[in-house]
Amino acid sequence: MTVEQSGQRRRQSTLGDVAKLAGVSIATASKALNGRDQVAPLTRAKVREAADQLSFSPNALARGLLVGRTGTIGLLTSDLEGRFSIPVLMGAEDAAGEGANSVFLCDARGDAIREQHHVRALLSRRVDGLIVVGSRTEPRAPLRGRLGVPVVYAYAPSDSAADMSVVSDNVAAGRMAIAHLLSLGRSRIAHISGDPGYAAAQDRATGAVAALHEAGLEVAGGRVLFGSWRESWGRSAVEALLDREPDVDAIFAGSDQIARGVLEAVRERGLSVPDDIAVMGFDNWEVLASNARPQLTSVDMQLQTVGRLAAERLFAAMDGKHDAGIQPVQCRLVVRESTVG
Amino acid sequence: MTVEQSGQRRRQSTLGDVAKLAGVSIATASKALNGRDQVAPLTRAKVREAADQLSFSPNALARGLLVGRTGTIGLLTSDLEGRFSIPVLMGAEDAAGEGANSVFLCDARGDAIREQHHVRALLSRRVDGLIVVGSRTEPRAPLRGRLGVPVVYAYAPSDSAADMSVVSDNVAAGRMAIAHLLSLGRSRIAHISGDPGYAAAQDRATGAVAALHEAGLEVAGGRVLFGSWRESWGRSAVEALLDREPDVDAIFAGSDQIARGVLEAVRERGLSVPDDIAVMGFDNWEVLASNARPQLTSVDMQLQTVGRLAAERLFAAMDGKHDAGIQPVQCRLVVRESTVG
DNA sequence: TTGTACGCGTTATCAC
DNA sequence: GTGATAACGCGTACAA
Repeated sequence: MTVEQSGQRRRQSTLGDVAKLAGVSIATASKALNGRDQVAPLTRAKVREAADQLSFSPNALARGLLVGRTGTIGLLTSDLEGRFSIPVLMGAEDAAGEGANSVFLCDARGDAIREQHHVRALLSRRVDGLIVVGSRTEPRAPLRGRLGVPVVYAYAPSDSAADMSVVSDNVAAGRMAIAHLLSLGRSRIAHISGDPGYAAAQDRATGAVAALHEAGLEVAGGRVLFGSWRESWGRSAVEALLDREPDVDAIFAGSDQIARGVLEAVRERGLSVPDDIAVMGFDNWEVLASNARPQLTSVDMQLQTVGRLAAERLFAAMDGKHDAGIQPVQCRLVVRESTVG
Repeated sequence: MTVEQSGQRRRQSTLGDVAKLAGVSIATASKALNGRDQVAPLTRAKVREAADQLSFSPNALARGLLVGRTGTIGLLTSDLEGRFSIPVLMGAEDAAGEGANSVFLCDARGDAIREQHHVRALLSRRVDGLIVVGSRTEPRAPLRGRLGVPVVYAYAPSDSAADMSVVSDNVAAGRMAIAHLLSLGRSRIAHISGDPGYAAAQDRATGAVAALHEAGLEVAGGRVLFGSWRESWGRSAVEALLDREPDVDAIFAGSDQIARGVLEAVRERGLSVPDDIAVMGFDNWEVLASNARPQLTSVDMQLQTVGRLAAERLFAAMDGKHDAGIQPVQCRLVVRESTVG
């Protein structure tokens, strides 16, 4: 069924239409709707009524062209599954929501060509600023070229000290995880993490090892066990670990996926979690953590906060307060059954 | 360190700047850059050079104001974790990428107020069209008010027959799953699904039961086992099922999460997957399906295709070809180890 | 208190 | 082949 668009395509009503209907000039209509105080209460009321009778919505293009601000910021992500981007987007929208700003997300899928394309598209639409979200936490090269608008890097920092970045503090998070396990009286603590080529894996390990050293302890098993981010690595790592070090009483996994593998292998060995071995993960990915048996204690990267702070810094920069440097965000411990019985 | 924005804030260069640098008029510069053929090759070259020397990017606001099209479509989602939205966004970007169109995503988080807010924001920025992505597959009420631009509903259809919708065909997917299991010689097939209040659960079950009937079979266990979408439901459902019907040789789970629970319970009972019982899931959620042991056969909802088709219909509608009705998208079977040893 | 006139940056239509 | 000029819809000095 092909239908001609009749009313649909009808031209949006303009300020001119409103003015005509209200019987005033365009200028007066503008003042009335924008809350300028040089307009009589009665006129204002008439204009307002005319406006919503026509369901008038001001043309942001025209306004942007005139005042040089569009009230729009772009969020450029590289995420393939939205696990990072959506929380960051939500945080940014929270920060923007107060005012008349909107946040629009584009996905570059980790492809430099696509990224350039989207940057151009966003800039030509005159966004007031850009938030760039990485897919990994490694520092990244800043956007190339004279952009003309401020940029904040989120999740993954820019490798230029002149840029603004907001990132989760993975080192502190590693410390926090160990501190939690120590506070439960555990002392033979292993750390099974993911691909050692990831800064996230290295950072969390650095924090964990430091916290252990400060408590006068070594990592159980003699070293951090790096591997991959998959569940299967969690399983095989635990098996090898417990063969060599059967008295381990806690395992800090570098991700919830790994932790799921760890839980399974520990259970299959006939050991109890958390009684024999406390297990914790990282990411606080609900679908993995709260469906685990037992439910998984994890570390939340507070990505919504990352997004909110990134947007706030961006707005500040748009007002001329460019404040360079990397801003760390504290992660949050989410305690569930796998560490406290 | 607070730095004054010096060069950053510098005004974007305009067509006027380019024209001046190239020593031609604004009109000529415009024609040269837009590939009009009423311009001498030499002049065109000069203008082009001037343009990228100034890294000129045409102001889409001004163009949009004039020609009444912004080359921008809005993707309004309600997703809290991006699992649906990001694939749909990617598909829509694929469709848009050919031309000069861009897709921007906003997240309403399933909140009607936020949705209205975002619709207004998008319309005031004069998007050429809207794609609305639901968080559940139930038909939803269409966007209210005279929008003035075409809308396509994706994943969840509009409940108005006059609207355009693109959705995954869950009924056919249910049939497809059963057909797969039948083709492997299984005949005592159970279906464990999620919350019966979800259309997705009902639709998949409808397809599954129909396919079984056509093969002269009944659902093992006598009825579809509805519960929740959690892993724990998969586990407990299997335990109850196998107590009553120990000869079940295949289980079709309504989601990958449920399937994970099923796999675990089956294994703990000492049965082998797929030798004793073939298991399959739904969603093809990589992190769950390919990390499972054994890797999980699943059904992919082809969300990227849904996004692409939605965008294509939207572009057609923008050209005046409004084609109402619900367009189903075939799901795809992804075979892994849990059904074929 | 209200209205007139200009300009934001672009494209399209006409003269030249 | 090239260049003035008129729109698009809005906000704001400035004049009335």
